[in-house]
Amino acid sequence: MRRVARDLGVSPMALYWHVASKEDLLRLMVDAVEGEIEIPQPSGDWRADLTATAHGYRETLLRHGWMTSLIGHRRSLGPNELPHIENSLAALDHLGVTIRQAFNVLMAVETYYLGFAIREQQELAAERANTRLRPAQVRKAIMGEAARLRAEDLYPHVAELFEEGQFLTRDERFDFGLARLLDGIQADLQAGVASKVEP
Amino acid sequence: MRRVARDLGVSPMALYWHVASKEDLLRLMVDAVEGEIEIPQPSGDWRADLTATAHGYRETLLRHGWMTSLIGHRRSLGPNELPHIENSLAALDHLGVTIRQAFNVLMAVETYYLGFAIREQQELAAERANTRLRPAQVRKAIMGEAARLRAEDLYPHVAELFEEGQFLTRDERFDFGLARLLDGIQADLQAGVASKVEP
DNA sequence: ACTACCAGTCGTACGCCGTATAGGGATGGC
DNA sequence: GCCATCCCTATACGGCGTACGACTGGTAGT
Repeated sequence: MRRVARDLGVSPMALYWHVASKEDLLRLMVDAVEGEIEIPQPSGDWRADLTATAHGYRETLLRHGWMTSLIGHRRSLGPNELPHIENSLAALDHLGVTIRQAFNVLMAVETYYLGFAIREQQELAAERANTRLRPAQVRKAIMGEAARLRAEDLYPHVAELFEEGQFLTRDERFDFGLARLLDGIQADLQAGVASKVEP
Repeated sequence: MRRVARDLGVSPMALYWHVASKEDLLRLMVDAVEGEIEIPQPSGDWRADLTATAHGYRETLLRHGWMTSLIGHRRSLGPNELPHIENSLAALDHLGVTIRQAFNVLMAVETYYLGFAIREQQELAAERANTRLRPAQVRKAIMGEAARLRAEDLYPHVAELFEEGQFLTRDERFDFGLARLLDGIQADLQAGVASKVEP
């Protein structure tokens, strides 16, 4: 509060004319960011639409790293969230799917990209903490840890993982999990439609 | 800090003998909870194993609601996380899968249940805030909101969703999304194995 | 011209918080 | 008897969110 006021060149108490409390301000901030998320118009390709929404969500939370620390308790459900839900539901329309099914799908996908945004933020924080170490040093530290595990006969799979040097980038990981989830959803929807068409 | 000290019947500064700072204490708390999570031994059925791990994770984070507000910035990566990773990787062993593939799968699944735990906490917080309202009143308020949307010709899918009264329980939603994700992963693994076997 | 009112701001003060610093007491080894 | 080690306490500092009350400028009504 005091810092915000200072940045605005105003006394701390001036804020309380516009905002009921710090908590209130934080809620408004969360809602504002929610409003920033780009939501594509339904294109007829639900996979593409949900994927685009997921990317938009991730990108926005990446741009405002502080969001992930607030989103844990503060749920906006403000007016900025409705269009988001609306368009995701609309993307699933024309698929022979009930609104309940569409909702379940939407929830599952939201869950995924929310989780990813948070993991990502954790990773970025960890990387920032290691900012002084050069990549080669990090690699060396990990190999050392792997060797220790090997020596103590602990967690062989983790050791193998540490020794493996090549990983997907975060972007690729995001798309991999999302694609698998959408694959599973697609198969489920098709099975549902099929069972409705065939007697 | 002061409250912890009081609960321990000790002066606030006594804590600083055992702990470097509040931040340090929080990290230790996160790690301790991570250690509480039940991790099943690999049974040969990787789906069952990952599902059980997911349930254990969700349950533990549900038991310690404060976790979701800390997990946003504080990543433990302490010793209590390694067995968790180890067993999940081990569950995916014997599937003709490289360690990298197993890691990608693990990450996707973790992402899902982390996201779910956080969404769940948001929902519980919202419900707690509405604790004085009886379920029938909540239902009525939602229907009123739906009517308003209808009247203003806004968000028809959301309105339809509000009017729909029957939803999956949280447990069912958790399992639905998780099952879809595992379906997609399974199909991907099988395709990978098939393409390796056939020339 | 005078008043009433309102939006918006400010200064002061209270009670929290985390923690830096310095200083005990107990215990056990020499 | 002396010292080191462990564990704890008292005090104090600077920062926080915000309750309270007073101030200012502008607009509207009479």
